[in-house]
Order: sequence, then structure tokens, then C-alpha cells
Amino acid sequence: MAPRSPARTGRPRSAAADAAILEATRAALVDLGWSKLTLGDVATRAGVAKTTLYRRWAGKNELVVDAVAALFDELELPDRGSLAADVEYVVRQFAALLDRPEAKTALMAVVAESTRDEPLRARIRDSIVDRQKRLVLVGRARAEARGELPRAQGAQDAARSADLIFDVVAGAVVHRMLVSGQAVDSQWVHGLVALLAGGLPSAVSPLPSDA
Amino acid sequence: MAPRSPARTGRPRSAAADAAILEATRAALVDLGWSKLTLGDVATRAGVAKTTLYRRWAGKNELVVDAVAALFDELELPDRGSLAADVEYVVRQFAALLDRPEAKTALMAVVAESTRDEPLRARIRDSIVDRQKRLVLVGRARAEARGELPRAQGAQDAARSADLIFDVVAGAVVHRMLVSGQAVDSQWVHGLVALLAGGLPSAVSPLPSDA
Amino acid sequence: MAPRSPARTGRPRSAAADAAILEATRAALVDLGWSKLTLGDVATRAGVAKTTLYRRWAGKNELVVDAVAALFDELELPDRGSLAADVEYVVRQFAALLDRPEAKTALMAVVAESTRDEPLRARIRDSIVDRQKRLVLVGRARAEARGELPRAQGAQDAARSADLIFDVVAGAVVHRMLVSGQAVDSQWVHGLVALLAGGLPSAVSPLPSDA
Amino acid sequence: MAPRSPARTGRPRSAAADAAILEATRAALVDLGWSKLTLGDVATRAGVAKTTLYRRWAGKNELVVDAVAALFDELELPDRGSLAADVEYVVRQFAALLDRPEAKTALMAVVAESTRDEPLRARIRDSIVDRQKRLVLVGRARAEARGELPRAQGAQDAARSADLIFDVVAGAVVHRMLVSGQAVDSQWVHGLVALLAGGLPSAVSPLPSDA
DNA sequence: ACCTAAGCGAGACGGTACGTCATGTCTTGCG
DNA sequence: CGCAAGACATGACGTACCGTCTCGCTTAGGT
Repeated sequence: MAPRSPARTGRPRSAAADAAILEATRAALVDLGWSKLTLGDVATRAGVAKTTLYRRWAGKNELVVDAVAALFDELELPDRGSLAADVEYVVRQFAALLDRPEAKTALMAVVAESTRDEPLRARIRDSIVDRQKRLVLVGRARAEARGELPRAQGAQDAARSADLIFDVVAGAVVHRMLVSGQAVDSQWVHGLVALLAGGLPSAVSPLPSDA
Repeated sequence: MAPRSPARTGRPRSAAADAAILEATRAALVDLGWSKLTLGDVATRAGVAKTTLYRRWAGKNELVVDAVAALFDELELPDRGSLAADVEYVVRQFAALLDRPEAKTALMAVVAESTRDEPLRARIRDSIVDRQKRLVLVGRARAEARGELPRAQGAQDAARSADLIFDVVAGAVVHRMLVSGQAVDSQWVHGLVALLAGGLPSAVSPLPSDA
Repeated sequence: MAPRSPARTGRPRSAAADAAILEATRAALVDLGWSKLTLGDVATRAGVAKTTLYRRWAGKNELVVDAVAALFDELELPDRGSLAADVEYVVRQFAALLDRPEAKTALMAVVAESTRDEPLRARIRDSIVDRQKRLVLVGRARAEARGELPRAQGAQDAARSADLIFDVVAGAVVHRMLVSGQAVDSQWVHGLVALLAGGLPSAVSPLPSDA
Repeated sequence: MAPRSPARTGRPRSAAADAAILEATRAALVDLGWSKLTLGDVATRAGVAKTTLYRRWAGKNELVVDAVAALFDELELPDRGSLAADVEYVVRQFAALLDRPEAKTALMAVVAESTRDEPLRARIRDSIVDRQKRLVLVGRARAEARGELPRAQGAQDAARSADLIFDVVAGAVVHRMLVSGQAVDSQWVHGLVALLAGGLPSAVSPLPSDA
């Protein structure tokens, strides 16, 4: 009755090993960064043989995607009472995540690798990117309920605009922190929120600082 | 030191070498991508010894930053008549640049490396990022002249909002193409322009397609 | 009455497995040679699990000794009518055996291993070497009966000279084939027989060829 | 003018490295034996990188042949006054050589490998085997001069019988020590000399012991 | 007819060595 | 003296076997 897995014989894979490897990968990312991380070192840290690691992941890219994906699932969006507050909350949360060294060094690196590796791109999309779009959908649904935003006209338009908002918000934070190399401070967050609320005209006007 | 060049043999190399190396680096990025690019291969392609290469650049990161920086200087912003048109133009131009394989594979990679290498981050900022902020300044100046945007209140606010706009626009395009892995098509560009013009409420409303 | 092994319960070992493993070992020696033979491959060929194999043999050396030992028991020495004919017969037979790829590749290899492994040397001696000394004893007994050789003076001398003759004859054939890498052809065999009959003076004189 | 070697540019190979590697190989053979010798360990012992080692030798087999070949060139044959004395001298010398652990463990192993590797067999023949045939030729020439042996009838016969004598003498010693695993003591040497002098009838007669 | 203990296949496990590759440095000899 | 050619020490790569260890089954003998 139960759809048994195709191979049922042999010694089963150690579940503990998977967890140890992913944890060791994150630790190694913190200590060494992406480019100096070696799978041999990860295996040693995890108390595992290199072969065990290669049995489960095709290479460094895939391993790091899995190791980092879990971090992104920690993001959440409680109701802060208004669209602006929700946006501010999620932006700060995302910035805090990108401030963690393991996320910072790994995210751009695997994205860079994915430009020449379609399966990797798909894995990143499935494990990391698409899962965070839920935050946009939740936020928008609340804003619609509050009357802050008009209701989407159709499913396709809804998806399209969600993608756009996601790219703008996530892209802005990533670019600010990793490309421009500057902190996501209150001033910048308030500027972004203003821009999202009212477009460029709102963004260029000075804002009351709260710092 | 003195550039003597009456009829000396063997001398002309040095000047040509730089150009040949950077060109070879771009070609290698196209063929191999960032992670499989090796300095030995670049040297061979450039018809140069590895020693010559290491005499001029500290490593792969620095070389690639220099090789790619030139591409970004091609961006320009002619007056398209309105703020919206200017934004659309620069977004499309930037997207076209990021579609080139040598830019795509290299940009994220060096940014990733720069998360643990402050001198590299500075080099990227100087050679690539900051030079493109001129586009924002030019665009805003025109928009102010046209009365599309209010004048900035002070130099500091002006710089701050220019940084914000730059992060939002560039970040959105980079995220769309490299992280989400989707094309920057007309629909998306128009959505972005609408969002920049009027904020989220404008972005979620359906737009007249031009595709 | 029979002093059964201490543990008598449980499923008995499969007799078929032993035969299959030894046969698979010989086949693998033919296909791969000693150094590329792996126990995993032998197990697969024999349709047996690696554990089954390790339950019975300590390692590759022991397994191969057992696998090739059987080949050597095929040697025999029918009465050819004279000492010279008996020697020629046994030399040709031994040469034919050493021409089989599984014997050729395995014999020297296990002997080489045995230089640092006393138990292995003993196993080789018991399973292979000493069993073939019977051929010398049979041949000498016949020659004595024919009056071709004087009777040995004592048991110790008899054993000593049998060892010597064995080393000389077997050593010559092995050296000819495996070290010098040349064929044991009629000319060489006749030369050897002449040398054994009359010593070096006989060996350096030209012999009537029969090829 | 001089026919320079094809490649004349670049840093030349270190002559010191070659010597250090061969010496380290012999030391490793003594410590570990053939089967546990690893090229990585040899490289470490020689204070050399693995790549340097692989640049010069194709693998373990070739390296070991070169490392032990030098040992065999130490053999020599001073005039001991009679054929029997010359034979005894060279047999003892060869036995002493085979008693050295690096020669013992390596010789049979490379011979075993050579059964499936024709280039290796040729290398062994050129570097080790053929070079020792000189001893047979020297010994025979002296014996002929002394009148102990008849002169060879032709060059071909001379070569053939030299090969035979070499296989018999060297084969007997090798077989005695490595296969039978017994010492080449005086009794055995005298037996061998007697056999070579007068054939089997001389060998089976008891000899005056000198031990 | 059950019980029990060992054998069995499959295959994952921690290891070790492999042979190759790229890095960044260092000698050479040529021009 | 600059430079190409390429050897060098270093160290990671990804693979192959090793010999051991679970697993979930047979498969017998003793009761």
C-alpha cells in the first residue's frame, strides 16, 4: 500500500550525517567564506568521510544552497498594522539575515555559479527564492484587506506584480548591502518605504529621521 | 621609465600586454565562466607569461574587476524627454549589459568574493559601482529641470536619495536577471517604471501591455 | 565423535559460494591482472556480498593464493621412460601452467607480498610450493630405479638435494618466462635438460635442434 | 650547432630532485614494502611535490624499477681462479643483494606487474636483467681461457647458452630465497656449483660440508 | 511447528591513496 | 633587464577501494 522507495535494501543513510554536514558547512562558511571552503574541511568538521558527502551532494554549489536555504525559511511576516510597517519589518529582517556571514558570502556566490549552471539555478529558485515570495503575497493580501492597495485584477497580473515587488525589495536590500557595501540603516529603510509608497517624488524629499 | 622607443626591440610588449590580458580575460569569462577561469589559461590566451600577469594584478579577483569594469563605462544616458523614458532607457541598457555572459558570470562572483575582502570591495566600488551613480545624478538633474521631481534640500540628502534610487533600480534589475533568472521584458520594465513613478499602488494595477 | 566446531548453530556457510568466489577470482585475474583486481569486483562476479567474502578470507592475498593453488595441483609426472624425458615433460607442463594469465600474474605477486608477510609465505609454501616437490621425488625415485642416478645416502641429504633440484628447475622456468620474458621453446628446454644431465660443459656445446 | 634537446626553454629540472626521489623510494621500500609504498609518501620523504614525481615517472612501477636498478649494478665478478669459485662468488653476491629488503620486496613485485605491461617488462629488461648478463659472459670467457669450458661454436649459440645459464643461476637463487623462502647457505651453494659442474648425478651425491 | 543464531544481499560508513589541476613563486636562456 | 617558458611546493579536487557496519531477509538445527 505504502509507496515504498525504490531501493529498500542495504544500510540506510544516516540522518544524523545530513544534519552534521549542513551545520558544518555553515560553520565553515563563517570561518572561511565561500572561496576557501573545501569539501574536505566540511567533512572533517562534520566528523564524516568525504565520500559520504559526495554521495549526497553533487558538489560545493549544491551543498551550500542546501546549507543556506534553511536560514531563509526563518523569515516571517507578522502583522505590523500597516503596509509601510510590514515592509519595514521584512526589509529589516532580510537585512539582518544578509548580515550573517554565512548568508552573505554564500548567496552571491551560488548565484554567480548559477549563471552557467541551469540545474543549480533551479535548485536556488526552488530552495530559496520562490519560498520567500510568500512574504510578498502575505503582505499584499493584508494590504488589500486594509484597503491600502487595490485588488489584483487577475491571477496572472497578481503573480507578475508580486514578482516585480519581490525583485525590487529584495534586490534593493541585496544591492545596498553586498554591492554598495553599506548598512541598511533606518534612514535608508524609511527612504525605501517612502519610495514604495509614493514613487520617486516621495523618495527625494527629506524624511524625518528616527535614528 | 622613460618611454624611449626609437627602434628598441622587445620593448613594445609592456603596453600591449595589458590590453591583451584584459581582452583575454573577457574571452575566457565568456568561454569558461568565473569558476573555471584560470590565470594560466588567461596568460596563454594573451600570449603572455604567467609572471607578467602576476606582476600587474594580485590575483583572479582584481584582474576580473578590471576586465569587466570597462564594460560598465559604456552605459550612458541620453535625454529621452521624460523621467519615465530616461528610467526605461537606462534599465534596458543595464539589462542588456547583464545579459552579456562575461558580465553576468563575473559581477556576482567578484561581489561574492568582496564580502570577505575589503580592498576588493573598494576596488569594485571605485571601478564599477560609483561610476554608474553618475547616471542617477544626470537623470535626476534633468527631471528637476523638467519639474518632474522636487529639488533636493541639501547635498547630503541629495547623495542619500541618489544612493537609494541607485540601489533600487540596479538591485531590481540584477535580482530579476540573476537571482530570479527571468528576462527583463517590456512588461516588467513598465511595471518598474510605474512603481518608481507612483509607488506600490501604481505597480499592482494592470498596465497596458506593449508586447 | 567428530569434534564439531564450537559454534554449531545458525545457518551454515554456503559451499557453493566458496567455489563461485574462487572461480570468479580466477576470472578476474585473467581480465584485470593482480593489481587491478578488487575484492568488490570479485564479489560482484561471484554474485556474493563483500561480507561473505571477508568472512572466509582475510584479504586479497589469501584469496588469490587459494584461487591459484588448485591450478598447480594439475601437474603430474607420468613415466616417460628416462630421466631426461621426465624432466622435459615436467618443464613443459610447468611452462604451460605459467603461460596461463591467471597463474602468471598471481604467482609473482603473492610471492612479492609474502616477503613481508610470514603467514602468507607459509600459506604459499603449504598450498603451492611444497606440494610440487612430490614431482621431484617421483622423478628421482624412477631415475634411481632405472640406475640413472645414484641412491641418496640419507633422508636429510635426499631432502636437501630435492630442494636444490626443485629450486633450479622451477626457478629456471619462472625466470625464463617472467623475468627474462622469453618463451620456453624446445631449444631452451633441451639446453636445460643437457645442463641438468652433464653440467655447464654440456650446456655450452651446440645441440641438435628439433624445431 | 650541437643537436640541442627539443625543449631548451624554461626552468630546467632539478637534478637533485631525481637523486632524492630514488633514495627516498629505496628507504620507503625498506620501511613499508612494495604494497604499502605510496607515491605521496615518497614525495614527502624526498622533500618534493607529488607533481614533480609524476612529471618524471609514469607511476609506482617505473619509479621502483629505476630505484632498484642501481642496486644491481653493484654486482661484479673478480677472477676467483676457477669456474667453480667464480660461480660461487656471484651466487653469494646475488643472494646478498636479494637479502636487502628493498630489493627483495621490489623485484618480484615489478616482475608481477610486468606480466600485464609490456613497456614495463622492457624497462625491467633494459635496466636490470640484461645488464647482469655481462657477468655470465665474463665468467664464461675466463673459463674458456682456462680451458674449463669449450669455446662457443657461434655467436647465436653463445648468446643462447648465456641466456640459459643466466636463467638457471639467477632463477635458482631467486626461487630459493623468495619462493622457497630459505637461506642461500654454503651447503646449498656447493650443491648448486656441483650441479652446474656435473649435472644431476653430481648434485645428488653428498658433498663435504664446509659449514 | 516454533526458536534461535548464524549466514546472506545490499549498500552506507570512515578512511586512505590516487592522479590531476590551479595557485603563486622561482629559475633558466633569449633578445 | 623584461619576458616566455616551464619547473617547483602546495593543497584541493573528485574517484576508487578498503574493510567494517548496519539493515531486513533467509535458512538451517535443536527443541
